Amino acid sequence: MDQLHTSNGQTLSELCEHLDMTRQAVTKHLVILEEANLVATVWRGREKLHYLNPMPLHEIYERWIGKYERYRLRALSDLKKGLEEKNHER
Amino acid sequence: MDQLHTSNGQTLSELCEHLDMTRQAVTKHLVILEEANLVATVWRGREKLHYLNPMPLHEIYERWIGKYERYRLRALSDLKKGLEEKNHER
DNA sequence: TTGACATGCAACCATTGGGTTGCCTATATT
DNA sequence: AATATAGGCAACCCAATGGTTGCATGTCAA
Repeated sequence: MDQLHTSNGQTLSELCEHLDMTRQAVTKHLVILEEANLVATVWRGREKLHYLNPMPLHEIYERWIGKYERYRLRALSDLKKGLEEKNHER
Repeated sequence: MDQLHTSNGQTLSELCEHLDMTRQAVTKHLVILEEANLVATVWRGREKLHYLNPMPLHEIYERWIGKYERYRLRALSDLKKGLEEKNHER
């Protein structure tokens, strides 16, 4: 993903040049990313172009970050409230 | 994490009650989460209380979401620009 | 002080993950 | 038509993951 992020629409062998694994290993990654809908592909002749699919990251965000991020903010405001109460006690 | 999210500060055995694995399995998860600084623990007598540490999720966000989220927004604005240009050609 | 409870530690096991090699097919190039 | 290039498919390998069981230790309660 990082590799595609620096230059989108790369071909399989192009990607391989910058990655320290076999072509097949890279293929495996790409297959998974395709299945996860994070990468879309287009055939151009014998070449397969790979594009980052920018949309579905939002779901990941919602599942893993948003929920806890909201919690984080709540924790902060709780802390603030706590400090304020302590303050008022004096 | 989800379990702690519903009720923070639970003890190991409390967590086990809601999770379908051995106590040791749960322990392993917790050890990893502690090492990753996602969970903080406090000993109270023979009990070990577990608290979600809300802070470091931001790093995960930056690494995995923020970067691509910005990309996502750029992709959208590129699309918009492309449409506008097509429009002007007419 | 003895027994029950909460947790830790270590060895073990099966499955998965991430990689490799070898061979095959389809498209370009000459 | 022959060869080189881009990619796919399948079998295999090893280490890491995610669980288990068994036993040891520390703390509370009677």
